[in-house]
Amino acid sequence: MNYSKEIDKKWQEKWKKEDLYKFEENSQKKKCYTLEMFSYPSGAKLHLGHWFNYGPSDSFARYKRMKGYNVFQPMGFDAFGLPAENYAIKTGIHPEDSTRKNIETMKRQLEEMGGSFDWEHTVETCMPDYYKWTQWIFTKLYEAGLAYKKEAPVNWCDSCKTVLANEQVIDCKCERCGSVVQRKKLAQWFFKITDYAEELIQKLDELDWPESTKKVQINWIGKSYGSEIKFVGENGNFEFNVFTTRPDTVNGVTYVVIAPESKLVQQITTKEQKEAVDKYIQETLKLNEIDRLSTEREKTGVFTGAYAINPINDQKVPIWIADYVLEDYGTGAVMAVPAHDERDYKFATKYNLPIVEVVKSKDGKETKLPFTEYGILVNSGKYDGLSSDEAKVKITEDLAKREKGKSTVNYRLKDWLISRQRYWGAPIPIIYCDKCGTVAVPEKNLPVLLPYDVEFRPDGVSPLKKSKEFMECKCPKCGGKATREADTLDTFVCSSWYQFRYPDAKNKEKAFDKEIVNKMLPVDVYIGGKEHAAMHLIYARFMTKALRDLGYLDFDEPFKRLVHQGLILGPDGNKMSKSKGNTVAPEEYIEKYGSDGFRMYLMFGFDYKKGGPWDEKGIESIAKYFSRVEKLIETAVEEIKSSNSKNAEIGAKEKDLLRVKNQTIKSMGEDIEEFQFNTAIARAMEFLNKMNEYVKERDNINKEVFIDCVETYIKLLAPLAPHFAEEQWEKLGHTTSVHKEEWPEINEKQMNGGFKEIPVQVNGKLKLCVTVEADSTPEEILNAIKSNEKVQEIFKTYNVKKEIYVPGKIYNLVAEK
RNA sequence: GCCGAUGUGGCGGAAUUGGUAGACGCACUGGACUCAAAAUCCAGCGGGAAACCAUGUGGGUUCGAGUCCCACCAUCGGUACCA
Repeated sequence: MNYSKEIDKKWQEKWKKEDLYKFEENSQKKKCYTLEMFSYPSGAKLHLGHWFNYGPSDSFARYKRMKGYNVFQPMGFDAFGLPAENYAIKTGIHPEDSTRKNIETMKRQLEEMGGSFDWEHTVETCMPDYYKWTQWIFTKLYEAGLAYKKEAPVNWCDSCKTVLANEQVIDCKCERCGSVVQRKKLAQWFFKITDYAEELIQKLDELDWPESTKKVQINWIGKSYGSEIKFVGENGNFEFNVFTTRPDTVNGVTYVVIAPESKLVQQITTKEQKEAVDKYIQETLKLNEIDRLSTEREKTGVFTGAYAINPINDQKVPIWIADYVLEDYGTGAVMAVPAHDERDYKFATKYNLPIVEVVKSKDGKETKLPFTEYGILVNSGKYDGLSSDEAKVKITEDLAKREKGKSTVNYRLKDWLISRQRYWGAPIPIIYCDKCGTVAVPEKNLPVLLPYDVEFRPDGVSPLKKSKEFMECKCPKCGGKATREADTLDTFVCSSWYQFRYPDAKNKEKAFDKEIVNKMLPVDVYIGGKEHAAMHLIYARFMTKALRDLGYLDFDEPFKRLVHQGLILGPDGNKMSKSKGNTVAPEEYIEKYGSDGFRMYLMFGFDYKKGGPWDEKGIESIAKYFSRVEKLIETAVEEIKSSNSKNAEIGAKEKDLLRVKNQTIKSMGEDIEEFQFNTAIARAMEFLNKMNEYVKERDNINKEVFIDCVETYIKLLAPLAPHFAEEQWEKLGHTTSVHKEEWPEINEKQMNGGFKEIPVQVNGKLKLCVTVEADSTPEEILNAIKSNEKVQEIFKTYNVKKEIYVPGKIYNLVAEK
């Protein structure tokens, strides 16, 4: 193989000089905005995962360019976040310094990859010229009532005096010091994403996204229809609502359960029960949500000593607390119907609570409790005999008349908590003034700069709070003394709108120009991992809708088409991580096989959408393949140079070759369009094998057909191996870039020439194949099959009962011996 | 736990979406070239002597199932402060 790293360098320099990948702003061509999820500069270098994400998707962008699109493919960095801060705490290196350095390295490596990115349009979320506008968006959402403050629990490590990310909590313990983590409430900022819950579900219909991702989002939002029912304390001194999807079973309620952290608990708990309740609450604070909601874990609870009245039958029912009820889902309280709910049944059995059956099976059969299906009501007074569906409506109606209930829609989706008690993020642009209250920082005072000299080591206080110079400020309204919000924004806020900034990345006056964003968005193809299915991809959709409603853009959805690349695991089949010691460094492969060799192997050796464990065994195959292509080019160059015009006829061999050529153009195009790079390369290899077979008898080839096939071949290879193809293109005598060429056209007539095989089966089992001319009619094919000697033999040896002929595809006989 | 995927030769992976299972490669075996080796080229390559048996396991639908249905098993991703 002659191809090497030096060839990469040669072409990278040339491309840069010629500005080959600059987006043409005023082009008449149709735009294609292809976007890869930007990277987080946590490590010092590009890792294998970056290569797997960005290499193949760059090939996709290159393909689109050859197909005549004005491709916009920018790249940037999601630069704020926890890992840089943790690294800083550990090493003392300031997050800004480490991040800046990492970005520089990664940028250089992305160029070495041959990524056709337009670096004129880039974003770095940690730069003031970017986060100024993140902050501005926050203030606009705040002014529109979409940002608000309320109390919410955080993971608190009392020995480190710091808030922990879920990731830092291992087995309910602090990852650093091992002490038990408690849930502690803090006042925090939220975005009202729940306002958009309905649209976030509805608009999924219009998107070209994987169905599985749509499902994840639908379930994440978790819409359910049901009723809210009001329970009043037995003395009328308190009341609360429960949410239920089964109002038909309300006559079977034998107790109610409220979330342990609910404020109501303190109010209603009796003296006798106080000690037990408090102890239970303390235990609950140690648990995370996954444990609390697990149906595997045995349910626990404590009686509060208080009672409430069931509004449907005025019965007195005990009020319990249990950790499986969450304060922020539904109303934070549930009615328990042990006869018709698994969990309630187990709970009631454990604590000896009564079980009252109120729904029987429709077919009158004896029902085994708990009976969770719909049926016919019993033991329900005037509702007896109604079906569950009828009863749901009737009971809710009756309760509504007495203002004891209403039908509602409940969403599992919670508002988006955007406050972080951390240093390395965009400061929340809010000022607290004794006189004017909470004030958003006006645009002219933005950005609120993140100060460099701050003590970010954890000691119980938000890092920014420790910077006097940051905290003290003037109220923009009254000019009086005021203080700043010390929390920073969740990095997901920064990444929820970057797709709008890219096309107008240098705008100093605005976050983005409305006309430009309307022209360039939505993103035509968005590429990234499916781990973002629920969070980032919902946040970005929410942000689009919020900005639309505020008048800053005119479309509903940010990403028209979505493709998930798979994950490359370590050679041991586990997720790559430094701690597991199973990481694979791309450098040595690039050194040996060149950027294209590595990129091609990533595309050929794995299913792009699936990923899989790293295995270097196959990488040699690409080097061998490149050698074979180089050999073919040598042959072609010799042919071009030689003056003798050989066979000019187009015979059967030429027809066969041209058929393969056109089929290859077609299937490679379709495969790249679908991100099936492995099969695209397989098709390319087949075409190469075919050409090699053709030129075996050098004296007997049609020069024109052969050269045409070779030139086509290099064009087909150009998006997949950009440096390598450019080099071969030059060898063929071209002085302009192959990346300026168009994707070859398909000649339908040439493609459908030749022969094909029709399988003949008996009882679905293959017996033989009959070769027919590909362009004959289905009837002609059937005749050819039936007149085949071996097929006639089958008719003789078997008792044929039925013939099944799928025109042009298969011929099957149902038969006995 | 819940939600979403995935499971095909020794390995990576194909399969026109219900129609020839194993494309294209890797590894391996044999041959050619060579003093020899490497490289390269040629041939073979799921199991079985064959009938046949084979797409995680067990059922089902169908003329026909890797593909559709039901029940299980295993692995992976997400689970709201990793991004």
